[in-house]
Amino acid sequence: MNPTQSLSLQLYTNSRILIQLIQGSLTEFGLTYPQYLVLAVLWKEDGLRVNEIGQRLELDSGTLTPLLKKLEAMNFVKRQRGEADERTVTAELTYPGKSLQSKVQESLNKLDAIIQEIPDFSIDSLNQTLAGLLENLKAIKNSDHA
Amino acid sequence: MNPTQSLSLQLYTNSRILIQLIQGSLTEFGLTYPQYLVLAVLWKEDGLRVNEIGQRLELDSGTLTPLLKKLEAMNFVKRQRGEADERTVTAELTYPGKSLQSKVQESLNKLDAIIQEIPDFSIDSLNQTLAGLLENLKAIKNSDHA
DNA sequence: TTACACTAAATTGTATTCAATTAAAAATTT
DNA sequence: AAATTTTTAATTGAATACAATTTAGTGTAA
Repeated sequence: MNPTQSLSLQLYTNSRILIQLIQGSLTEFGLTYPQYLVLAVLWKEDGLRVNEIGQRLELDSGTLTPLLKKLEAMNFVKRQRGEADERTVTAELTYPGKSLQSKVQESLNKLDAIIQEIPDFSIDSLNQTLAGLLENLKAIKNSDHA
Repeated sequence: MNPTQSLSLQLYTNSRILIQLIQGSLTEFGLTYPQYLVLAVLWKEDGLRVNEIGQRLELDSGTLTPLLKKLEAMNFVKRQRGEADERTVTAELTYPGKSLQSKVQESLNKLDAIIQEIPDFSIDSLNQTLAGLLENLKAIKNSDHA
């Protein structure tokens, strides 16, 4: 079990358990975690193309297309074919989709307060480390194709 | 976007990208990442019950039962009903399953060498941080049920 | 001992992930 | 302009995750 194997298991398990905790806050809104992530991207920057959402979350159309159709069926998002470039599809928040933000945020802030109480643990420091790691992993992934 | 929201996205994304890199080493053996994880648990301690594998990976029978059946179909594992307690099922490595370890390990060590080259990054330190975080997250998850 | 609770695995149904392929539109090259 | 390449989503198929339920076996208490 080399350090990379340990790291992958730690990331995988921490990710799943934390998402389970977050899911507890999302269920009341009928959202799954990936659905929430897409909404969070749009709350920050609305009207993005499928492509652009994918870049921000490292997800492809195989995941995003059905997910966006689901969000559209739930009336949180409207999908629209690009006028200039008909290959593209943009996702725009509906009014209910926009309204959701403050409610979801309030619920997630309660969980954050609990996580912040973990002793001897700097969540900001960990976030910085992980942001740096991600850039390196993406670089390795792309260089592998050579 | 509070620190916990950032953390979940970082864990989720880093986890997926690192697993994609590892998958590149596993495909030649016909293994998926969760299948490899179960084998890795058994390489360390053979003959565990479904339950016990689940504790080590934080996975339940809904995930493990079909996965173990797949590993059995690939002849890497043999599942056996407990004699004393017929509710239990134990997973034992077959000879091909055991033989796989050194080959998979060799391939994963190559990836580890690349990851180790990332500058200004202590993978061991990160692993320790994540191990500690996981224990805290599990405690929060279990206390939530109160 | 018989009813009741508990435990372990399996099953069911929904929702991702992701590699690989397809289809259509746009950009580029010849 | 016609052919080729590239780009963008969508589709397809296999394999998880996981909550919720079911089934069967075990333990316990009246």
